[in-house]
Amino acid sequence: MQEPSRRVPRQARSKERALRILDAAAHVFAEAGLEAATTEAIAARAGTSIGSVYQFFPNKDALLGAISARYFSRVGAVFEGLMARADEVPWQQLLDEAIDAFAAFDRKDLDFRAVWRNWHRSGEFMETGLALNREFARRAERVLASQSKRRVPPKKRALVATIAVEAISAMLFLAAREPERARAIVAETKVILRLYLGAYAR
Amino acid sequence: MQEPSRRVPRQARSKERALRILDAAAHVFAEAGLEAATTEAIAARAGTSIGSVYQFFPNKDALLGAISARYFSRVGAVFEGLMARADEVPWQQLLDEAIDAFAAFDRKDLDFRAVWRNWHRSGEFMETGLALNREFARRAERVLASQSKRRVPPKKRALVATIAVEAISAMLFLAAREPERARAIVAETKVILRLYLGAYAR
DNA sequence: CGAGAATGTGAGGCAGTCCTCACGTTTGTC
DNA sequence: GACAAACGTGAGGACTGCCTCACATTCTCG
Repeated sequence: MQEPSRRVPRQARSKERALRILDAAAHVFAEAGLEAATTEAIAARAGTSIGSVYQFFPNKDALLGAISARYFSRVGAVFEGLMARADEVPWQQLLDEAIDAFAAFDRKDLDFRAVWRNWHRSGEFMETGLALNREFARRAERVLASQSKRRVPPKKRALVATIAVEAISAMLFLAAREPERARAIVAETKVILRLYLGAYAR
Repeated sequence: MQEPSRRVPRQARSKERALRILDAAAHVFAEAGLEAATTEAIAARAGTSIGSVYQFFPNKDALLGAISARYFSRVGAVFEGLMARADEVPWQQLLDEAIDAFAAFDRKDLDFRAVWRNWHRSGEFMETGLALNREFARRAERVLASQSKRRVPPKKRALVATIAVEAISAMLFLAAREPERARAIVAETKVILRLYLGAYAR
């Protein structure tokens, strides 16, 4: 899995091209899936040649790797923004805001589909995705701990946080699959999670 | 997608072989994913030759198709069994039994992983999977309607049933991914769904 | 403006997979 | 036991897709 080193773009034109390739790759991966997507199709969509693709990315996996890194860092930023106010805001509101934020993000972000369609592919890549969800769960757990009046054993708390994160994840995925009902699904996601977390956080 | 006709096995030996091939395919698909799985690997695992594989199945997709058909019919049977008592049993108990039944089923069934790892692949195949979940939702909706004392508009009822089915699905998937916590996850799945459905069914 | 560095190109080598088919083996029947 | 039908086999044809590399183009800077 170690990547042969590639040229790092110096001129602006080059950087732009690398970005166009990444965007094209996200498009094609999202539409076709990792294996069905061909590097030629990616190059064509980016309006360039395969040669250029391989100037910046050592192989096909690296493309998905770069896309997922970009997606994860964006998602992470959104999460950071929410967590900054974790101590001032009641958890119910924080939950609502988190769900809305991620829903809006996923609706707009092209990388999202590319990642979620392929994240169970290569082992290393999947690990990254799972690690992100675990990180989310850890943060959520902390909020839960600080805002719940009832004593919940740590192991249980970790489990509850994991369930919550995975449930949100699954619901947002469902919303992406059913655009007509997306709004209603997001609303119900808030309902189900308030009820669930309410049982532990109250 | 129309399949060239293949020989239908007449001798017992032949039927057995076809089954062995199907089991081997489930194994390999589950481990490697549809594209990464090679027909040669499937033949090898079945202890036979590629030629034999193509005697019974016109192509690779047909293998996954046959596996998914088998899985869906098995799952459907489990669901039928539960639904037979839908009018005599309170929904809470029915829910618990359903979750337990599917959890046990998925833990044991080899086809399960093959299907759930690949079900978003080909369009036609994915449609089958989604249709099954929709069917589940429709049944669940009926139970909800007959056992809830509160009036819930039909559209909302359909949404709630969908959310419930998808949530269970996602949680069982999570349980499959984290075997050490599987038992606890299943227990929490019951909790979260009782709370959610309780808000509409009471 | 000109030399050299950086960048862009795409035909084709190479590796790998799907599936066929001509031939060998086993089973059933009289 | 002998013949036909069913079945099993695996080398190889046909194809596809990843990635390289020798050459063309554009940019930078004195």
